[in-house]
Amino acid sequence: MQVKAPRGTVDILPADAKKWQHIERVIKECIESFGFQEVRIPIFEHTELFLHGVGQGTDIVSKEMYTFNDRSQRSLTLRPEGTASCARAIIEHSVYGGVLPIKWYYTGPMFRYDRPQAGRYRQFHQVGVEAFGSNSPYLDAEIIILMVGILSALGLSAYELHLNSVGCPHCRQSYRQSLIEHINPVKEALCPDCQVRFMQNPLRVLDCKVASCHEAIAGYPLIYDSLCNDCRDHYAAVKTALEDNGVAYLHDNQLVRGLDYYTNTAFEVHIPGIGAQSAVGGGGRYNGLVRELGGPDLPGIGFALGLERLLLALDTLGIKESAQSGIDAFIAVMNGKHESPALRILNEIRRAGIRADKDYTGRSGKAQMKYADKLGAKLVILIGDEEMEQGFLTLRNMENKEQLRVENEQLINTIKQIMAMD
RNA sequence: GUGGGUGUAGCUCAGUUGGAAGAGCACCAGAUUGUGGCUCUGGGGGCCGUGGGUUCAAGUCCCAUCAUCCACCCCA
Repeated sequence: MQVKAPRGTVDILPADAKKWQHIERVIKECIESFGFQEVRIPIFEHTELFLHGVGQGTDIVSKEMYTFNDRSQRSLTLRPEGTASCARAIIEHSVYGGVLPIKWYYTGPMFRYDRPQAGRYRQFHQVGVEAFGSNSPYLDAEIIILMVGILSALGLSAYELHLNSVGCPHCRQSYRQSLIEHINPVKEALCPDCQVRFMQNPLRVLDCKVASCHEAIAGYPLIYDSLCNDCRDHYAAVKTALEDNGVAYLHDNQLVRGLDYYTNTAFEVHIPGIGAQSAVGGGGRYNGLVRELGGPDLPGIGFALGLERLLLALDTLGIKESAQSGIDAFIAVMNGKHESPALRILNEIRRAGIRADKDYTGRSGKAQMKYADKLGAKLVILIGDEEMEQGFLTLRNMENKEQLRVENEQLINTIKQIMAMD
């Protein structure tokens, strides 16, 4: 019996879960303030969905999916991302027949079989935002503004926004051709990985970090120069809108999305200094996706943020949220024979909305005070012989050490009064 | 899938040319017989990742294996 979570998975213990709750709350507030609504999609889908919705040529599909057969021999896959499921749900429920654009967001675990390293896990968490049904460049800008707005709200203003356009299928086809013509004469000089990439998708060669590949393809054509007029206008409008809204970006010719239905705007946000996996979020326009999955010709754009990476960035950069924690009141039982009334009082004040706890290990009165302090209790309710005999309770304020005698019926009101003064 | 680093107490880590397993923090208790934070004192806690090998003797050297971290790759 191995007492260890599977490779690439982690337990989020209470101390960390607090941080998760914090960023999830901030992110959710930002997204909803932009008019997006939450959608909840399955953790697993038919494998087929990802074959078509992510693309067979991608690493995700070819070597990173958790695929299994269920007892009825259906091939299912733990979702490696969320966009395909959203598109599927929109088609399945004919959501495209209603008000457009459809503005959805989702959050939850994703699964990819990959070698774990800093900022990379096999089960990781994303918040994704998708907008379907509009091809307006201003929607592209809104999406990007939302993404960087979330980062700012979290205190992560030191980001780099990379931006590019990969064009539409038409201009990308001509770009692809000119790239092939440029690289083909020098393909022998490419690294083995790139030789393979070149055959599968020449655009991916541009991503290669091997220096010799860079040299070999020096002077390669830029996709920007191959954009058709519509795509060029679209990209220009996105950039202008970002500038008008004070969002700084870096035009990055090497930022490409290889899949056929990715179109026009592509973007990625990096936070330097958090390790090799510095991309905390990324996204783009995917006007071909819904149709590819058998739906109508519905354009779409979206992004996803990696929550582990956001937390890594917050930790690395030393950004802390104000730690409000602990409980309101602790019940100290000075004599074990009063346990039962103590439990009754504990649950009375809990029902009144007061966060409270007591000892269950038989600690001495003094040790219970220490324990109350560790739990961050603001008040301690003392229950001893004197209290029980005379029918009152002693309330100790842990901040100023003041103690007062309160009648049983006045306990809840008194606690609430003291708490309201903070 | 490829490369490198690291596995010793709950946590962070020392451990000399191979010679009786340690510190800090955390936990529990006492100093204070019904009262927290600071201080002092004491205590519980270890298959030294696992399996083999070398040796009179292995936490230490060698091999294997597993785990983990970092990087390549890919992406969030």
